[in-house]
Parts: sequence; C-alpha cells; structure tokens
Amino acid sequence: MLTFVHFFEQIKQMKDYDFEAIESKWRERWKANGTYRTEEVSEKEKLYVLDMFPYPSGAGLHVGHPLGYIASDIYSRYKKLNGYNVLHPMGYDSFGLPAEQYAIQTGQHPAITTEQNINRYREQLDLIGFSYDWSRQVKTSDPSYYKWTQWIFLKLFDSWYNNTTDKAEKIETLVAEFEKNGNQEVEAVNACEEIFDASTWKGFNEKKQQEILLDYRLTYISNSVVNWCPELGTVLANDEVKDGVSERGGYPVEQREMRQWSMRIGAYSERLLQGLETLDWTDSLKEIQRNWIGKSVGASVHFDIDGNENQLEIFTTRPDTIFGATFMVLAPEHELVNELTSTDQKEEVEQYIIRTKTRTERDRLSDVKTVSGAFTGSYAIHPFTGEKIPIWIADYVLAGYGTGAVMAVPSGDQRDWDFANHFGLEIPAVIEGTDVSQGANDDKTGVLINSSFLDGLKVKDAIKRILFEIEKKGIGERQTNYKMRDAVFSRQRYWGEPVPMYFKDGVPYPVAEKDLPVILPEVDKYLPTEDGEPPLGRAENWAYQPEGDSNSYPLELNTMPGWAGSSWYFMRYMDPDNTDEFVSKDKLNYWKNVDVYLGGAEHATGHLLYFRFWTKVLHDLGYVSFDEPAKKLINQGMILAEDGQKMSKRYGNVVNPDDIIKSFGADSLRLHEMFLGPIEQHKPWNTKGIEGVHRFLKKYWRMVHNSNNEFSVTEETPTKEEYKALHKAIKKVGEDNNRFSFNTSVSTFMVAVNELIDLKCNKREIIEGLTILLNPHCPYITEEIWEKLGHSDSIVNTQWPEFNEEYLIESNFSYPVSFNGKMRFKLELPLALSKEEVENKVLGNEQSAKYLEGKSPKKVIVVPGRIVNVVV
RNA sequence: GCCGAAGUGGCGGAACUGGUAGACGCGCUGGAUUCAAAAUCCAGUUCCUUCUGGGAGUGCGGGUUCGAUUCCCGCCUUCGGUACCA
Repeated sequence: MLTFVHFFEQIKQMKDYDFEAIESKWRERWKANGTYRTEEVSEKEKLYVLDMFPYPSGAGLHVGHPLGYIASDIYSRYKKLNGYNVLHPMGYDSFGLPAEQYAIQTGQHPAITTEQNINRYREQLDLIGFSYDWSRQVKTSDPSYYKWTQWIFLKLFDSWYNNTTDKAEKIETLVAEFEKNGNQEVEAVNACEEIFDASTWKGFNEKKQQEILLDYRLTYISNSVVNWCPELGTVLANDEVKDGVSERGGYPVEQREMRQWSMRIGAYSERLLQGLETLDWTDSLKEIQRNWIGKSVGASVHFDIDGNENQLEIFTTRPDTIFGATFMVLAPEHELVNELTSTDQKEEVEQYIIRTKTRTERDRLSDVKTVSGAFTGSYAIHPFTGEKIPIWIADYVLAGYGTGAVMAVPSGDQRDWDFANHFGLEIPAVIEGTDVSQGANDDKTGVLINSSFLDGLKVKDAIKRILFEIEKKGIGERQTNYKMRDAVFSRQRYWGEPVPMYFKDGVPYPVAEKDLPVILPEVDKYLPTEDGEPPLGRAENWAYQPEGDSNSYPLELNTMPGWAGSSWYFMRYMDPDNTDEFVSKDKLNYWKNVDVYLGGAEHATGHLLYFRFWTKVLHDLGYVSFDEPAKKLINQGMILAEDGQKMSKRYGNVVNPDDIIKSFGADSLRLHEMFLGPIEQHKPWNTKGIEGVHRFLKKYWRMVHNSNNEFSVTEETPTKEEYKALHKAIKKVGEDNNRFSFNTSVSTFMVAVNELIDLKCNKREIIEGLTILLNPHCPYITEEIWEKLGHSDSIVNTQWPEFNEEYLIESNFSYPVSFNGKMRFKLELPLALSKEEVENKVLGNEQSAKYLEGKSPKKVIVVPGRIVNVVV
C-alpha cells in the first residue's frame, strides 16, 4: 500500500512540468493557427532577420547547427513583441556535391535524397520551436526558384562595367557606342585587346562581334587556368581550394586550362572594398575580405628590351626604388619568354619551364623557400640610367597577378634579395641605412640614396616624384591592382542550375527569358560522358530552338556553382511565389536589405562576397534600391563536442538535438544553447549543464502552480520589491537582447526568478511581465502559462512590458569602502548625502580607524552611488 | 612570415562608459527531507594563510591612475584568415 501511494506521488511529480505535452500541443496550434505568418507590406516598421540557410545533408542536424537559428529566433520574437513587422524565413541551399556523390554511388536521383534530407531537417527544426514563416520557404533546386537564378545570370550576361559611370550597364549601351565610335573611348572593365573604330566594328561578322562583347560582359566564357579537381571531376573557385586541396573532401587540385564561364567580380573590387566601411560586420571578417580583395596601389612601367621591339611591362608598388632594380623577373608562363630566350639559354629555360609545370600547386606552396630560376639571355634597358639589366624567369613571379613580370629590387624586397643572393646578382642599397648583407629593407620610411634625382627624398616624396617622371617620360602610369580574381562559374557537375545558354557557331547565346527555366534534364548516370563531357552531355535532346529559328542548338553542359542560388535567396523570401518577377518592386521596397544576418565566418571569402557582388549588380541595373545585402552580420561560433573536438560523425561525438528535446524539452535546449556563452564564441557542449536551465524552468513552473500542480496566481497588487525584481529584469533583458547577449539574459531570468521565489510572489501582474520576458527564449512554456493566465490570443501578439525607472530608485546605497584601492567593508548610507557628508560618515565610522592606523588620510575619493576610496 | 580575434576559479562564463573581480549555471562538499533513492530545499565552494583576521590574484613584464579584467608599451600562448600578390 505504501509503495502504491509513493508510485502516485512520483507520477504526480513527474507531471509537474510536462514539457512533452506542452510542446506538442503548441506545435500543433501554432501550425493550425498560422501563428508565425509574416504580415505583408504593412504600416509597421520592418525588420529583416535572416539565417544562412543550410545545405540539407544526410547526417541531419546536430546540436551545433541550431545555435545561430535560436539566437536569431529570440531576436525576431523580441523585436516582434516590440512592434516590428519581422521577416524571419528559412529555406534550403539544396544543390550541391554530397547529394550528387551519393547519386553516383547508388543511382538514386539527387532530387530524391535532397527531398528526404529536407524533410528530415524540417522535422528537426520544427521540434525546436522556431518562428519561421514556412510559407515563404525557398529551395535553390526548385525550378520555380532557379528560374530566377538563371534570369539573373542572363542579366549579368547582358551587362558590362562602365568605369566612367562606375557601374554595370546594359550591353546595348556598349553596342551603341561601338557603332558610333568603336571602343577607343570606352572606359570599361574588359579583357579585349583589340582597338577598333566604328566602321571596323560594323565590318566584323556576327561571330567576331559576339566574341568581342564576351570580353566585356559581366559573365563570360573564356579559356582560363582553373583549379581542377580530378577526384571531384570539376573545377573549383579559389575560395573552394585550401592549401592546394579541395575544401570539400581534401582532394588534390591541379591547374588546368579550360573553357569556362566566369563572373567579372573584379569589376567590383573597389566597391566591394569601400562598401565594407558602411557595414556593421565584425572587424575580423571585414579584414578577411579586405585581404582577399587585396588592393595594392603602385605603377606600371614599360621597360625597353635590348635588341627587341617589345616592351616589358611590370607592376610595382615601390616605383621609388627603380634605381635599385638590377634584374627583371618574368613568370615562366609569361608570353615573351620564348621570344626573349637566347639560343645559348634555350635549353636551360626550357628545362626550367618543364620543371615548374610538373610541380603541382601543392608542391609549390609547400616549397616556397627554395630559390630557383633561369636567365633568358636577354636584357632590359633601365629607363633612367640606360643600363642593361638581365631578364630572368622564376616561379616566384606569378603569371596571374599584375603583368606577370617584376623589376627586381633586391635591397627592397626579400624575395628579390633571396634570388639575387642565390644567383650572385648585385644588391645596391637605395634607402639610407640598409644593410644589404643581411637582407632587404621593405620599410616605407627612410631617405633615398644612389638614386639620381631621388637622392635625399623621403620614400613618400620619392614615390610622388618618380611617378611624375615616369608619366612625363610616357613609360608608365599609376596603377592599382587587386588580388581577387574573377570567379569561375562553371561546374562539370549534374546537380546544379543549368546555365541558360546555347551555342551557335561556337558562340554562346542566351536562352530567351520566356523560355526559362531551363529544366535540369534526366540522365542515365551522374558521371561524365566517355568523351569527358560533364554529365549533362548524357541528356537526350539537350538542345534549344530559338523562336523563329528552324534549327536547334546544343545547350551548355556545365552547371552553376553552389554559390549561385545563395547569392540572391534573401530577396526571394520577400515574394517566394511570384511567377512574373524575381521579387516584386513593392516588396523589395518595403523589406529592403537584411537588417541582421547570422551565419558562420567560414563564408567570408565565398558566399559573403558573391552575395554582395550580385546585389551590387542588381542595384546598378535598377532592380534593387540598396547595394549591400546585409547591414549587420553576426558570426555565430561553433559548438564543439564535450571532448573539445569538432562535433563529427567521424569522432563519434555528435549530440542530436532530438535526444535532448526528448529528455528535457525544446525550451531547455534553447535556453541551454544560449546559456553556453556568447554567440560569437566557440564553446564546448555540456550535457550536464542543461539540467541547470531545466531546473530553472521547473522553478518558473512551480511559481505559478501549487503543490497539486494546479495553476495558481493571485490578483494582489505587487510590493515595491516585487516590482523592482521584475523591472530590473525588463531593463537588463531588453539591453541584452538588443546586443545579442543571450547568455546574460538567461542569467538575468534566473536571478529574477530566484528573487521572486524568495519573495514568494505569484501575483498576476508580475507573472505576466516575467512570462513575456521569457517568451522569446522559451516560447512553449510561456505560451502555455500565458494561456493559463486567461489569454485567448497567442503571447506572440502581445507587447513587451514597459520599463519603469521608478521601481529601481533607492534611497540608500551600500557603499564599498576602499583603502588604497582595496575594498575593506561596506557602509549603508543615504544617497541624498553630499560628497562631504559621505566622507565624514566614512571617516567617522569605527571600522575606518583600523585601516587608517592613526594616520590622517591624504585624500578621499567619493563617487556618489558607486564607491568611496580612502588614500592613506 | 603577415593580418585578425582571444587568454578571468575544477568547468562554461559575468563584470556594458576605468569604480565591490568571479554574477548566473555546472561540478564538488556538508546538511534537511526519505525505509531508501530520485526529485526538491538550505549552507559552503578563487588560491594561500599563523583564521572574529591577513596576504595574493583576471597569460607574463612594465607604465598611467586615488583606483586597471577594462587604458598605454613590450613579450608569451591559443584559435582563425592568408601565404611568393611585386
């Protein structure tokens, strides 16, 4: 009998806070009532809070993935309670390699696996209780979505970058100019080496004209050296290669020349750089982008070549050191190498070129210390001294940067110094005080020597002077270079957006807009064809018949890279079902750009650059009013496994949120993830710690339930202390939420609940306020208690409580009294006292005598309401 | 090498503009309750110490200040980015 009673006791206690019942109840209600439907264009102020959408992998979510989602969800809910119309959507970056690799192995269509993974993700996300408006979901692999990705591609194809207006313009304006004046006057970012006048242009045949235009278009096809990954069977963008291996999979990458689509992101280097100044992103992330863009200001100088009509164009950031140039170095791939190589040196040079070619990117990276090179046998003429300076080739000069040639100043550049030192070339000092026996001096300070008319000038002034002289002589000009290369846009893959282009006479033409989307065709296998064509080469009837043309033409076989769909998805959420436009003007004008964007810092040189780039292009073309996609960016840190390692299947240390939710509930999971530490920081998961926040929720539950677990609040007017406890929390939580400091807001909740429990408070007014404060962090339990408090409308439609300063005003303050900066004791004094009165009270206090040791104090600092410090 | 961020108890972390270092939580110790356990509650918990007290203490060494985790200078360590970019 006794045990029987105990058994019931236990059941009752277990049911205390029945998170499972509460959470499933509200999940259903929220869904049925469309609680999280976002208002369309409204009178309210808008706020756009966005998470980086996930690639739905087969492994599902682990406990680290939702960290940022929880933070943005809390912020969204908090802002909604404060009267904003909040757009907080979610979707899937659903094209990508893993689904395709799986398809290759199993024959399963990637669309099927992707769909399964998405469903699994959705189930997991739904458990956590996010306030996403799922009616706005986007999937990049959905034809209704990628139709517009293809459309934007066509817009880029149909544009050129006008340096005079400093923006992208429609290609027709360029054609008009060609027809009027040729390209002589055009200031454009381009790769066209030909100069022609109007009549020449008109004389070109269609093919030639198209080829020339391709040199100007923002997206273009060209033969370029690319990162080819044989293992993945595709090319990779620079940001997808780390340390000479592929970021995904870690497979070797080699350089190969291929015909590829690229995007002229280089046209936007300066604006991408300048735009950073206007963004509220972390300094470290902005710095990563700055370095990646890699601006350097200098000059290009043409050197005559002894006995040769060509000139050698070099780029230097230190034109002032030109008198210290004792040799020239060309990249082994430089176009003049052949011509400049003398018969004597031919063998050595060829040997060297073969050697550098066979070295992989990786070897080259791992072996930067070894100095190597070969003399061509030719000499350049120094433009100011007329001296002959030998021309070498060496692989420390990169073909892809600047002009692929440098003037070597061994006293001013360590690489040149190493080279000169190794081959026994001269190293004359050109900056006063340089010890050339030790190494180069690359300081931009000091005074020039051995430099003719520059002698005695400071570096800064010498640069100005030499630029003037160079330009006067007509042998060069000021020039700015950027490290960032154009982005390769082709992937030899199946599971991506088809490029909406077809080929006629070897020239690419756009598919008509009305024929979009170009639907990804079915193929028998997801592998390259026998001829080494991409998988789309297996598709039947992969051709396009333009309107009014009786022929059909082969479509492009490459697909777009992973970053295509993610470069504009934030706009589609505003108007996901629009079939006429990528997004309507009205909606774009209301929602504008993202106010807060949450995601990992690993996308710094990839997605986050590309999505700024596309936004700027769409801005230039008049489609969007803003030219930066996200005003504020927060990089959430990683949650590591309990062992401090990365959470990964490989280490067997993955914690699944579903399990945590089963044992503690989603509210506990949410609170715990926030309580772990600052959002931007990496921090280890701690399963034990979740009991702390779970205990807190139980305490909160018991505040408003009696020992029989019956809901119980009183209607009494709260005391001053109770108001104080609540209003302290209103103030602090509001401040914390605004600055994404959710770990401290959780601790504020705990303090408030502890205080109110000490006060035995279950008064309606206080409980209601507290419940609203808690709601963004733990939506389920607060919704339940809100209902029990007698509200028929969801808590998400209520208002954040107003903070009233009066409840915090105190008449006394317990002063910490320090002697020589050490806190010794506390003394409670009225806040109304003047500094003098405080000083007198403190010195008159018996405890002070001990620390004064009979001496009289030198000085007493009184900061009213803060501290007293006595200097002895 | 260069650039950036960060170093606080046994652990995660707090201290927002220079003003009581260690909030809050985990863990640990002791106690109450219980036949017992779970759950819950109470007390303690930076280190040293000659313990109604005293001393040290926010990576290390200096400095500014009545007062420094916070500001300045120099170093060390960890993490991230980048890597012959002329």
